[in-house]
Amino acid sequence: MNDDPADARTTLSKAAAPRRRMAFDERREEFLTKAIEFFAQEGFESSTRELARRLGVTQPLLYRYFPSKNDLISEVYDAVYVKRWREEWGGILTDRSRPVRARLMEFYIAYTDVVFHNDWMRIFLFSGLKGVDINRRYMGLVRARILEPILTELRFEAGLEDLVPTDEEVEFAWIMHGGIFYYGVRTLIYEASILNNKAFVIETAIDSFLGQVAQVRDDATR
Amino acid sequence: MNDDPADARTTLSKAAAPRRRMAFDERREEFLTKAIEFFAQEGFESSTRELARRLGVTQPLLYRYFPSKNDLISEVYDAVYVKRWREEWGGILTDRSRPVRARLMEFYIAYTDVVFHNDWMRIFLFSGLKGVDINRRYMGLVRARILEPILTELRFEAGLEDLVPTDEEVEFAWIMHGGIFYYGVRTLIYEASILNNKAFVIETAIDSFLGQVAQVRDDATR
DNA sequence: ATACTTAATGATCGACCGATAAATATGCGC
DNA sequence: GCGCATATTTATCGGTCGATCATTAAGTAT
Repeated sequence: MNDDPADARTTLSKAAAPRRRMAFDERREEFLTKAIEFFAQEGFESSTRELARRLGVTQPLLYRYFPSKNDLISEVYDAVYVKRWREEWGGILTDRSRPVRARLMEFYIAYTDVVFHNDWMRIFLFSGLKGVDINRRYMGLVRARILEPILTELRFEAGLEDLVPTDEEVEFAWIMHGGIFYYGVRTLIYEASILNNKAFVIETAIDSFLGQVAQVRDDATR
Repeated sequence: MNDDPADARTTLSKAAAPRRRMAFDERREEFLTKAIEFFAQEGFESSTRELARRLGVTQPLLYRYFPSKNDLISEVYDAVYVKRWREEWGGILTDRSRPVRARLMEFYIAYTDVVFHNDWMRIFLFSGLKGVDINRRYMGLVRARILEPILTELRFEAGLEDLVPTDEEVEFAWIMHGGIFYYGVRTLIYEASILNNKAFVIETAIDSFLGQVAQVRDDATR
C-alpha cells in the first residue's frame, strides 16, 4: 500500500517526519518507558520494528541505545521488578505500635497501588511463562519480605516465644496473597471482576486469613 | 552444520527417517495432542516448523490436517477448555445429602486434578494474555457453575430464604478460588511452592473461606 | 557563517516465518 | 503382485525478524 522507504517511521503520514535530535540519556529513558508499555501489551515476542514505529523512530536507532533486544528486555524486567519495589513496605509491616490487621490493610493497599497496573501484571505473567530467573527471585522476595514478616508479627502479637513461622503458615499466607493477587489478574488481565472495590477485596481476604491463621499454626506445631 | 535438505525431519539422525503413513484421524489426533503440549511449553508464537520437528514430520504436513496455524490453536483451546470440563462437577456441589464443606473439598480435589497440569495452566495463562475471547467465557463458566452454586448451597445450609448471592459474596468466593488457583500457578509455572500438599492448601483455603462467608453475606445485605 | 560531534536514517544481510503447489512413495483393495 | 488413492515430502514464495554499517543531518561551539 505504501512502499515509500522514506516513510518508515510512521505508516500514516506521508510527509517525512522531522528528525528530532534528543540528548542521549533523555532518549534512552523514553525508549525504556515505552518499551515497558509495549512489551506489556504485545508480549516479548513482538518486534523491535513495531516498537520503533510506536516511538516514531527507525528500528536501527534502538540498537544505539541497547546492544540487543534481550538487553532491552532485561532492563524492562529491572525497571518493573526492582525499581518499583518500595523499601518502606517492610516498615509498615513491622511497626509494632499498631495492630497487625491495620498494618496488613495499609500494606496491601500500598502494595497493590504499585502492582495492580496493566504493565506490571502483564510483564509479570509474560516473564513467568518464559521461565525467567528474575521471576522466581521475585517470588522469594515476596516470601522473605512480606509473608514471613507478617507471620512473625502475628506470632508476636499472639504472645508466642517462637517467632519463626512453619511452612504450613507460609503456604497459608500465600493463599491470602494469591487471592488478592488473582483479583488483580481478573480485573486487569481478564477484565472479569465484578466489583470495582479493591479495598473490599483486601479487607475480606485479610479477615478471612486472620480468622484461620491461629488454627493453621496450632495444627502444624501440634 | 547440516544442510542436507533430506534431513529436514530430524536434526540428529543423518539417515532419512522412514516415511510412516498413518490413518488420517489417528495422525490428526497425534498432531493435536502434541500441539497442546508444544504450545503450552513454548507459547503460541512458536513456529509450526519446530512443532513438526518434534512430531518427526515435515512442516507442510501440518497443513493437510489444519487449514492454518490459527485453526490449530483454536482446536487446542477447545481441547483444553471445553473437553476437559467435567459435567459431574456441578453434581458434587449441589448434592444436599452432604455438608457443603465436604462437597467443597471433594469438588476442589477433583477440579484441581484436571486443572493443575502444566499444559492446562500454561495455555490458560498464554491465552489470557492474548486476550482470547474463550478465556473470558471460561471465567464466566467458573462463576456460574462453581462459585454461584457454592454460595447458593451455603445460603440454603444457613436456612436463608433468598438463595441468590450478592456480588460481594461472589467476589469473596473468587478470593478463595484465586488462592487455590494461584497455588497451582506457583507450583507448576513458577516452581516456587513450599509444600507439595495440595489437600492441605485446599482444606485451609476452604475453611478460611467458610469462616468468613457469613460475615461477608451479612455486611452486604445489611 | 563554519566546522565538528554524533543522533538518526537508509539500505541491506542471513535466518526464519506461514503457507502453497508439485513431486514422491506408502500401504490397502483387488 | 499390481494399481491406485492419498499420506508425506521437496521445493519455494513473499514477508518479517534481529542486527550491522555506511550515510545523512541536527545542534553546538567557535
